[in-house]
Amino acid sequence: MARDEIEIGALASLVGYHLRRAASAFLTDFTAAMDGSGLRQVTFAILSMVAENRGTNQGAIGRILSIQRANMVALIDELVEKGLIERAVDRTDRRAFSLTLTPAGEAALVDARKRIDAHERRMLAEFSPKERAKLAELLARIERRDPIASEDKAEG
Amino acid sequence: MARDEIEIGALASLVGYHLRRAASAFLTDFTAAMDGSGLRQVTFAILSMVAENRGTNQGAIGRILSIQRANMVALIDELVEKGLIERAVDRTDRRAFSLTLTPAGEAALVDARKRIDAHERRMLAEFSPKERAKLAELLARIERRDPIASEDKAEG
DNA sequence: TATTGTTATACTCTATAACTATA
DNA sequence: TATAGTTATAGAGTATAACAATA
Repeated sequence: MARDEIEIGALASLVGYHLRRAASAFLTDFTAAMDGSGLRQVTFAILSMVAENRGTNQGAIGRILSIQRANMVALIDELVEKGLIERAVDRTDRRAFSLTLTPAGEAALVDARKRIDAHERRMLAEFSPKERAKLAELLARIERRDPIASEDKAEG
Repeated sequence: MARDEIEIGALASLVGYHLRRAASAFLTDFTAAMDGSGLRQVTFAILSMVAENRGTNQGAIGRILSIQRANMVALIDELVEKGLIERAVDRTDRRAFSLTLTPAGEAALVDARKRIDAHERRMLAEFSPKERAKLAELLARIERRDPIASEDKAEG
């Protein structure tokens, strides 16, 4: 093994770099924690959203989670095929599907929450409750920022 | 537009969810900020590493940035083809390539840093210097955590 | 025997354009 | 005319296995 005593240097001062690395570390551990459950980050998020917003359609969920309509199709298909959610034609809008959890979906969600709580506890083991709350708050503020696209995307 | 008054509910309490969203927001704005520069998050990171660790090989850089050896090949090719870095057979290890920045690479890095500094200022506009430092510190601590894989991956 | 760089490959994720059926 | 869902597709990003040259 050659000497790996290289420094990240300037990258260390970039919040974006650390965000990328931290999110990647979380994804890796999340995936390991969910092994055998049949759920991933995205599908868990969708399942969780359906559970708390019974009857909403996939478009609305995709909008909240920033998932393209086109990409939602396969994701919902996946959850339906696993028997975790059900599609039913919406009563007030026959273009849309009303989504609800099946009993198996409820059970899967309970199991997933247990796994994920353990995963978060593991990743944040050295964080005080105060630090954890602070981190969540700072991150939530970043999410709300508009990207450059909304400012000057008119040219080009 | 159907009513989108749905809540993220339980997801709101998950640091992993916010990390994912925040990293995604940063990526979007980063990409827009680098438009026309020919650099992306990964290639900028590599360029930055080469600049601060002249002569190191691609394996060492990949190890630090968590990029697979196999995937480094195309990335280095890309930077070489753009004339930003140069490969030279390592004097002490003829298997390896010693990487250095070209003058064009130096210039590209200066330009990139300007764009990225503006990007970070924009994304963290409402953050005090103290908050920004706190965020970077908390994220850096997450990066250092070992994934579940290192604990109990022995069983199938 | 281990490591550097390489090729080939495959799977996931994300983004866009165009279609249909409803509204 | 706009929206919900769909299909097809393409580009990133990421992961593994196997090989040649060198250590």
